[in-house]
Amino acid sequence: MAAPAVVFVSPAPLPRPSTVTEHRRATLRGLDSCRSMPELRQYHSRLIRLGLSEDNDSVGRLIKFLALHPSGDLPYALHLLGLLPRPDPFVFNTLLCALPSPAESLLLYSDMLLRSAPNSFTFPSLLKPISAGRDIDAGRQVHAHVLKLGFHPDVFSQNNLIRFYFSCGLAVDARRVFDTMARTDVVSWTTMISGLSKLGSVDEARELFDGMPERNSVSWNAMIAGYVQCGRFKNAFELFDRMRTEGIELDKFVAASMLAACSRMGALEQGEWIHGHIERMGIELDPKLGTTIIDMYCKCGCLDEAFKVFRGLSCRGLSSWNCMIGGLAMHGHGKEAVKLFDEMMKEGVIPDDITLLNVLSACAHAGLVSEGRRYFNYMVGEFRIEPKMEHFGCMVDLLGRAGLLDEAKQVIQEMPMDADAGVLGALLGACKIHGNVDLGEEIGRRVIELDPLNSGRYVLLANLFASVGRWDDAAQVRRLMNDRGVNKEPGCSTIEMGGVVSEFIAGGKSHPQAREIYAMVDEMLERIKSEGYAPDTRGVLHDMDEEEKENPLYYHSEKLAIAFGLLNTRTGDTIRITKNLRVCRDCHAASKLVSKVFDREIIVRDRNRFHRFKGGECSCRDYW
DNA sequence: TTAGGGTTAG
Repeated sequence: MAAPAVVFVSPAPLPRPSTVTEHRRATLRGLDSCRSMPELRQYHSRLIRLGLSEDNDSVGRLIKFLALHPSGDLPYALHLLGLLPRPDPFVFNTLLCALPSPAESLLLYSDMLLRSAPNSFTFPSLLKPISAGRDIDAGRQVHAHVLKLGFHPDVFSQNNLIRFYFSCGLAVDARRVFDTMARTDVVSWTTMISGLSKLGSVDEARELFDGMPERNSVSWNAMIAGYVQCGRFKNAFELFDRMRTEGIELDKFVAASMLAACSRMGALEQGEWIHGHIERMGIELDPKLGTTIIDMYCKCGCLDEAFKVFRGLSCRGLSSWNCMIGGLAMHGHGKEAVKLFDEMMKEGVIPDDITLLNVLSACAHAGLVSEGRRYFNYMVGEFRIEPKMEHFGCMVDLLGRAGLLDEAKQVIQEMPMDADAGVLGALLGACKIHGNVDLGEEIGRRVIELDPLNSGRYVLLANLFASVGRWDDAAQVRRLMNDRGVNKEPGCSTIEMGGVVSEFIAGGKSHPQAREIYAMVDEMLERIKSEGYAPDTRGVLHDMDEEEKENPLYYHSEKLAIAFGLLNTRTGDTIRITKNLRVCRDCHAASKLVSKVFDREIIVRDRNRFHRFKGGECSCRDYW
């Protein structure tokens, strides 16, 4: 128990009884707006002098501050509770939701049953830490008490039970609570929608959404965010349009959800529109919303705009810095990312593990090997951040990409935990880049066993064999993949034009302009041949199945998207493409030449990073 | 007192 944090300011005489009530009122008002511990101590001493140490209203307010304020003192709050002869439910409820663990909350609740009595605020408070701690047993006990003590008609308690069951992944139990409620409100429905979406049952969520008796912007956003979280952007956009048709005002939460959709899709025009709308409506940019906008611009390839928003934010969160550093990393601007990190440190912002991950990633993408090593060492030595799996993965990528395969391997051997498929995958990728088939084979087989459902792992190993003409081994890996029922993820590129996102699958012909697009690809290839283009088939398997034989290199999805872009934009316009896989060598070489021959800037976001093709060069300087 | 938004290596 912490020492009583009481400061006796001055031994003032006790006021006359007639004025105690006034003093009490003034003190209660003051406590409600109390902002710091020193201020609280002043009020506490005044309460003692007024003889109010056992007054629930007064001490309850002290406890509320001590329990909930960031600079509070929870042990002391509990101490004060112990001193109250007849604590009321309010005091208990305040502490119930502030305790850090379900076990402690439950213990306090049993104390409450002896010294006070639950009211309708008790169960929501109690379920908060239990949901956060995902303690199924504790939650079920509370559920039993809700029923036993007759609180089942209370909507707040029931809504919190729904939330509790979802937080533990128990959708059936959540649904049972919802279905048996005597009365539901918009929060009950929205909690169901949000909970179902988070567990992946977004269609069931939609059924509920369509059947809701009333909706508010929170409900709309829960459904829209549900679609965004599971990658169903088209549904998200459709619902967003419907929401606007129905005259529901776009608030900052819906804006943030839609911006996240734009980020994931690379839909710059839509993202710009929402950003403009936020400004037009005068919606305040809090650090979260600001970060979402920065992320949208970074992921849509507009670093300058991202920086403008970043610099303009009156209040930056750590995430804003992380996001901007990560954005620079993704675009291969390693030195700028490191510079921004230094600026952040100068401003006294304490980095976290994500900051360091982004800094290391920036070094990896830009080939800044010694800087990367230095920051990795700083991480432990200076910042006291324990490196996680991801940081080791990043180091392996940094070293491996630079050709330091032995050192990368050493990092894996010396890691305090067993390397996962991601870390080994980084080394496998490096083996592919540097043509180290022996090490690649050893690592590749381990990666496949660790991550047997990921088609990319098989393809990488098979391509590694194919690149040195080991066709039988390549075919064997490919067969293994097929035997296990793993399908290769088809290459897919999207391009946004006039707010409409068009999608191209490698070799696909379903687009209405397909004929023109294919003709344009042929023209493109013909024209770049004169600049020295020769198809690079090193990345192509020769044991492809029938479907893929029809989809050769020439019609990879990004080539189709570029052709579509050339056909449908004006001379000089930048063509922006988002791809689901990594750009292959051949498309990379072709894109560089197309940017030169057609005098176009082409920005491609692939699975890992951005490539900005201009004048025959790529921003990655072929280091990717 | 309950429901909605942000950053994360390859």
